[in-house]
Amino acid sequence: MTRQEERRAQTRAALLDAGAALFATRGIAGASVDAIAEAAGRTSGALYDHFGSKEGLLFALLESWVDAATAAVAAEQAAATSLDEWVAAMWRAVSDPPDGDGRWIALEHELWSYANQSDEARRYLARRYAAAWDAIDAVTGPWVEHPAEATRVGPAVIALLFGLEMMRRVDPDVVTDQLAVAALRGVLAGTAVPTT
Amino acid sequence: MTRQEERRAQTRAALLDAGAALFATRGIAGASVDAIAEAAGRTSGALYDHFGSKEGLLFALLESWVDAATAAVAAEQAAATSLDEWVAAMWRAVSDPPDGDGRWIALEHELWSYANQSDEARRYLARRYAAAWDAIDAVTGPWVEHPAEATRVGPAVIALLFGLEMMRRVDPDVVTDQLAVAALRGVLAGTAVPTT
DNA sequence: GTCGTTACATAACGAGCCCTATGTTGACCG
DNA sequence: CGGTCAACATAGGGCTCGTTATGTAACGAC
Repeated sequence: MTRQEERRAQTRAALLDAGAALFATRGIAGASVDAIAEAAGRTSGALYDHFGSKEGLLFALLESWVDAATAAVAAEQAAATSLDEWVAAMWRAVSDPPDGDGRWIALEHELWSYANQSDEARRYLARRYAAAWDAIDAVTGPWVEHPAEATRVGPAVIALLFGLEMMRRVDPDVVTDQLAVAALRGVLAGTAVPTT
Repeated sequence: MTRQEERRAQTRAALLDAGAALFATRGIAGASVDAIAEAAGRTSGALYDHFGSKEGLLFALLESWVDAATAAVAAEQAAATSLDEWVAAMWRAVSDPPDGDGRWIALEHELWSYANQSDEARRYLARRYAAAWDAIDAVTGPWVEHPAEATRVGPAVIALLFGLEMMRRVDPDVVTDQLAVAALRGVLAGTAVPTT
């Protein structure tokens, strides 16, 4: 990789990271192009050369996250040796993400709200979630048996994880780890049957 | 009530309704004061005379919703005669709200995102959710026994309802009524014990 | 070494935004 | 029925934003 290509790649990564941070903290509409560029140590000219528009940066951000999200789920699979352990690990990954602060949940909601106004964004999100649902289904395969297609485990588990994190943001004390784990186990029991 | 007071009340209600609709469809940042006033059949001058600022309208909106949300939960209590019926009714109330379109869920998420940037908005939301949690706890009282304080039913049920609605927005086909009811029953079973 | 090209930086424009200051019309009160 | 005030409407300022057009310095192939 030549020095020009290397610098370009660094700039792109910095812009994506700054975009994620500012979209999460100030909202997609509230984060200005100039502020994002400045946070990345560049100017708006660089952003437009890389992504063409503010929405272009947003879509690039969605693409770059596909791997990160499903990879996080797969990583927990290797570590956990029982369903209870896996449930606890999944909740830890959501409530206390390795990302540092909990900015990714805020960003996820920003994307969700934006998807309500843009069909293209909705399709991006749909692809991301479909992959995550499949990953959950695959990971829980060894422990539970999936009955009919109508009661998939993946969507239910991810729905509860997101909802619990929402409640925790509103009132951190009410969603204890104990509550989260109990609810997650309940959902699993409700949507699948344990394999002996 | 004099004719002046009556007109003022109508204007206030129209502005609140228009604000809710536009905040939900275009986002809080994306809905302009002029657009809200026009949708209400008034001008921005009326909005500033009533609420002082755009954020003032938002907070007034939050206040006016406290009763509506918890009232909806309470209304389902009277109709349902079994836990299963109640669960199905709750899901219907979320997935196919009497409001007509599903704009209120979008608005709820807009408020949530906004609360991430404003502590005052977060406190408003916290009060609203606390009331809703209590309502769920009270309504489920006849059917389940609440064990320790650490595993409250209310926050878990509302978390799942919101999460399921999010998933359904991304991909309407994946969250079937059957899946939603099964997951809700699972959460109830996981966080409480049935009486008798 | 030259020169086209790449990877940005700079400057500026036009649109849209929230808000304020002021005007206007009708309702209430004596 | 005249005066006062409430309930808006109108006009515009000041600012921010997304985007574009243009400049520039470093790079890389020959």
